[in-house]
Amino acid sequence: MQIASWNVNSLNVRLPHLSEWLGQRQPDIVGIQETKLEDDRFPEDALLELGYRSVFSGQKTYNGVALLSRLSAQDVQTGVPGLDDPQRRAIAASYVDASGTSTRVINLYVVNGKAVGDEKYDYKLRWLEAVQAWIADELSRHPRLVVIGDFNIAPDDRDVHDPAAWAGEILCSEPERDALRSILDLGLHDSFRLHCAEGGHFSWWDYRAAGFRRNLGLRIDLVLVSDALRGACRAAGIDREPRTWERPSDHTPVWAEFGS
DNA sequence: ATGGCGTACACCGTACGA
Repeated sequence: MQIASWNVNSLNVRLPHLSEWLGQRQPDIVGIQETKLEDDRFPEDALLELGYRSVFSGQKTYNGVALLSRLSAQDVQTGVPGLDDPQRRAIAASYVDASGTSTRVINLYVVNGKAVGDEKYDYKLRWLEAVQAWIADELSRHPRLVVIGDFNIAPDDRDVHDPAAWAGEILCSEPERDALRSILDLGLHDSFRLHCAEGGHFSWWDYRAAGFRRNLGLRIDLVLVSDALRGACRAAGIDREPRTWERPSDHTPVWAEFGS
């Protein structure tokens, strides 16, 4: 089983890329972020033709998340419980395989935060606190939990092309990293780091200043797995190829593979 | 160099992203 995450930066623009990549990678479950589509415009039929069912929570222009899967989604939750938030940034669902094993997946589009000290930064930290409480609750009910998404936090300096330049900046500041660490401390593991310890592997590059060509990137898109799934995680990776395609998203897909 | 590029909505510019 493969579970993946991709910030597509407009599903309307990126549907051809998503279709191409789904055919190549053939993931079982995919969380996508920044769909930027109201629900009545979600391309449900086009994805069904590719073999994927969808659940989604979107809005015009900004944000928007969805889960695509070969199996049907159960117990779908949209939004962060207890958080009164018009921004569509969270969706969760359960998937039960042929043997009756259930896996819970939470897909997040974490707040960017704009700049340390900005009011959006405060919203980011408050949002992460609510998400942490939600994940704790989900973990207590679903030991097989995977939390995926655009976290908008580089976990440590290995995940930053120029740690000195980014030190203390948005996406790298200590309060953000502390918030991510608190979530991991609930009993989750960064699947990429279960298989690769070296730095220099990124999932996002700025459109500006030839960021991709110069590999000026960050690793901010993550697949987190619970203790119960850690031993089953056979591989994890980042698909750089879609970033080379014409008119790409600024993020690439990330994925983790699980054995039975 | 508070730029640069891309998307959306709408207006011929502004908001936002990371």
